[in-house]
Amino acid sequence: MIKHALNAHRADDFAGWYQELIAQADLAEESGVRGCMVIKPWGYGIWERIQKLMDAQIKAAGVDNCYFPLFIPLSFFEKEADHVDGFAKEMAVVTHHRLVSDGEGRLIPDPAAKLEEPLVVRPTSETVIGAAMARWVQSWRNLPLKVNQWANVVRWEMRTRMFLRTSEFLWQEGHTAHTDEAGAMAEMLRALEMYRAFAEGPLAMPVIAGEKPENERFPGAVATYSIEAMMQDGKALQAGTSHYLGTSFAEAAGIKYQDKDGGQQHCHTTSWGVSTRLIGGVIMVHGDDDGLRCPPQIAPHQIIIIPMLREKDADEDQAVLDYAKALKAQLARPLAFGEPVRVLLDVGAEKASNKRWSWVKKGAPIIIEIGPRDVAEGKLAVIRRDQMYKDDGKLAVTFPEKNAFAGEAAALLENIQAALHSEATARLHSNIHRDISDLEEFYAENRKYPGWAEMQWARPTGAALDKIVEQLKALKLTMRNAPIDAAAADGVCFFTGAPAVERILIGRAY
RNA sequence: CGGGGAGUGGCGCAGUCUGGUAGCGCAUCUGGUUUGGGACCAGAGGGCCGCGGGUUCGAAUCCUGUCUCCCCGACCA
Repeated sequence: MIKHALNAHRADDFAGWYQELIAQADLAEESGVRGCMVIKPWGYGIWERIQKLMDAQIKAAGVDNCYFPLFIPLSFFEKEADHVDGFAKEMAVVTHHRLVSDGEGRLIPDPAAKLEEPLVVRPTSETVIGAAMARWVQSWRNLPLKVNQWANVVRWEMRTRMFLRTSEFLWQEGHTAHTDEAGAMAEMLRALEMYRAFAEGPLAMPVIAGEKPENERFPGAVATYSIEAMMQDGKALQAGTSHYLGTSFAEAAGIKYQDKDGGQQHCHTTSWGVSTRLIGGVIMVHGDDDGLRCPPQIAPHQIIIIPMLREKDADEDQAVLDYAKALKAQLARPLAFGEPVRVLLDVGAEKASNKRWSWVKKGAPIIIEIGPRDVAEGKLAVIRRDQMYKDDGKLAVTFPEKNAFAGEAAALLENIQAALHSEATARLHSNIHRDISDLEEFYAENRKYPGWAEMQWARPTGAALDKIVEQLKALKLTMRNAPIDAAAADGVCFFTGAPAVERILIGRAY
């Protein structure tokens, strides 16, 4: 019987496990403000890694970073009808610009300082960026125009969960304008592929890229594509989206250009984003009953060195420290994933055993402990976080030679990254079912983690689609996306019996 | 936003029904004994009992309002 670091276990209480992991791994905590969280150093460090790696890819694609205001005039939202419908219900509105005392020791918004036009806290920036694009774009020579911003956004969610759905979250939103549909679609697909590769690479999180059905589209979009990841409870998590917005936002904001023939045309625009929700995905894909297993590429520290200082013999402790420092210098030299290895020498005053378990819970990929005996033998004790236990349930500690280990550490990190990815990939594929003849029966079974169903369908619209959505809802199911690289349809629609045109993934979702 | 549950030292909880000196485990600090895999013994420190109002001689406990969190639902790029 293994004594795990977390009290809640995935198999018994997935939601409780998720929350305990976030607390124990020091990723985030409650803030006292509904739906808003404090992201702590280890959690924010993961986000910074995500930002750094993705920002480089965004720039490489010729997209420039900008910053647009947090406050958006209310009237901007009234211009695009579908967009209004999509976001009106969840917007934070600023109506005053001054506080005054009410005479009883409390502060209230000053009735005399009411804003002429309320400002909304951005839930997304299509409208304000569209207004800027309208100023910036004159001719076809200005196109394509591609900008991105890293920002926070606010959506007044009814039910929140840390990282997965918070009222305020951090994200990246790319916005582009093009002369024609082909250019915009190409950009939308480029962003989708960037997200797919990013999830599979740095996050070691396998995903399925595909198009969202009509009812799941972004408000105002012509087409919405997503990457969907499978959590360890079999639920889907939409981990990134990319939208082709047609010309409706350009029409609403007046983004026009003069074409080669001298005529005025509306631009075709796109938007695409990923958020701190990715961290929730990483937790639910890679976490285990001892905490997070952080993929090395996004781990703020990849290797932790814990010196076993016994505070009895100063010379002995100094020797251990010197040895540990030398090891740190040695480990930081090689490149893993094309970057210097990130090594932390944990010299804090905490007990060594506490340090070890704290790094286990945080999911540091490699944890090294060094004691006097290691110094004498030129060795070290290594715990590989993704494979912590031996078959007998004991910690799988290895004792390699120091110099040999230093030479192999970078490769070991890459190996851990690959192992996490392949473990998750095997789980994803073995839980997508293509032979389901009766959805109700399949999902009504008392199977805890039924996974997803991939069904052929005719892609109906309107009332026919609504009926399917209702039918699925009764089983707590949603359509996730129509995978881009699914096999071609060769049968009839599971729902309507009409000739199928594509395949669609169905599952429970966050 | 509807239904249910909860908020008490850093963490996990008991105490609330039946009002009467705020407790336990872990963690922390000190001393001692240990020392290669989540040490042991002894002692100590730490609490506007979420917040406001009320009832009472007296409130963690009863009443009331409110905030926050969790679960189910509705909603949801």
